[in-house]
Amino acid sequence: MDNGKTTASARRPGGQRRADAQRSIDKILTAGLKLYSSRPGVSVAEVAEAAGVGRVTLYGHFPSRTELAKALMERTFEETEAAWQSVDTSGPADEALDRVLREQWHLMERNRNLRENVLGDVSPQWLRTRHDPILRRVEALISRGQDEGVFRNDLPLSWMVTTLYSLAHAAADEITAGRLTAEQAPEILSTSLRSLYRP
Amino acid sequence: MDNGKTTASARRPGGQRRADAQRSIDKILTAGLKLYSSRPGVSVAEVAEAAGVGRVTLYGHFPSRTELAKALMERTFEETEAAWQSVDTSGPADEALDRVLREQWHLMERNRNLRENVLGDVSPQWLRTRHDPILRRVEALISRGQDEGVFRNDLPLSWMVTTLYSLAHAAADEITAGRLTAEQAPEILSTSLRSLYRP
DNA sequence: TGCAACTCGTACATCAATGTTCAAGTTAAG
DNA sequence: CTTAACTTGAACATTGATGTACGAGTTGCA
Repeated sequence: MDNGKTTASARRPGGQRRADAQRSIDKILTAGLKLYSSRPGVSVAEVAEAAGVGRVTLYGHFPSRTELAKALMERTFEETEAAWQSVDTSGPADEALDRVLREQWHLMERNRNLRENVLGDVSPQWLRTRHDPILRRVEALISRGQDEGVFRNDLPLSWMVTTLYSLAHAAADEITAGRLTAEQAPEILSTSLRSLYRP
Repeated sequence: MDNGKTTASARRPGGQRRADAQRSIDKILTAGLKLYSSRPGVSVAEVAEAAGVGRVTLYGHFPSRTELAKALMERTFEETEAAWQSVDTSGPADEALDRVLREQWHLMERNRNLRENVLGDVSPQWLRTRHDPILRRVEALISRGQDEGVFRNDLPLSWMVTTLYSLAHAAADEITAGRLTAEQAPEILSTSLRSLYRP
């Protein structure tokens, strides 16, 4: 986030940003996150308008559409990191996974959309290197469950991770389509995954 | 397909197209289908080039990007219709569904991508009215399985349909990513859905 | 208070895609 | 063989998005 490559403005001597600049950046990232994770084909102008900021101001902080996209992904990774650390992953893996799921499935789904919608703006490699650590945490948890004997062992680990994201995505879509309520969704998702993961 | 609204060229008296015109249309639809179902943001020029046809020729048959997209969807619906009729859906619903799945999951997945990638070109209503009949067939089969007692009854029917498409999509992605082979995929998909649907 | 950082609107150059027009050539079909 | 359908490239108008330049105003901070 503070790597200096994502901002084009002059910046004051100490390398510090002025308070109003930081506020602008925050507004841009917040609005951008909402837009980018809701639909594809978002324009820089739209993000600026949604953030209540001039288009030029945006370009002052993010020199290109690509840099904006990267910054959005970075922020998401930070949020995911924070969310992960707020969940208790001790105890039996199946119960731990259930807790993670109920806490984070919104976030998982948003990240997935975001990832898809910036696919044309940043290189797959960049995306992969940054996204892998997140996947690996879920992977490790499932793997632990297999060792403990609470999860099945006859399906590839990567496939189990994929189904988790895939069904979380599907659940979110069903809410959008009005075929599930926000209360039903986590229950149904949890039930489905339990059936799918049971040995 | 022959509704006359999708072509702008003069057309001869009998309402018939000349053989070379029909050939062009076929090439365009074939190439368009391949492109549109492989990635988003396809341009008309790309389709024309991939079809080995002049851009003007394409516009002669499909007056706008939207009409082209509609025609692509129409063709897919026809193909799906044909594929469905080639599968034996008699007998126990779970076995029937398994046959359908193994025969059609490629097609399901392609349709899903296509649908997603034309979402900006045609209205959701149009898409919905045309796509619903297809979903309804799968729905009916699953519903029959519930009546027969071979499928679980504690999850919404719409959710079960969604998971089917969702996992078919995921399986195709895993092949693309190189984490599954084309031979493994149907097996794993089938196994997963059996676990998910079992009462 | 004063200065540098910051914001903003307007304007401009560039680029890529869409859709149209035209004139000349090619081909199917009666 | 003759005609009308069809194809084609080149050229053009339009639109929307990206990114830059400028000049005037605002605001944080020392």
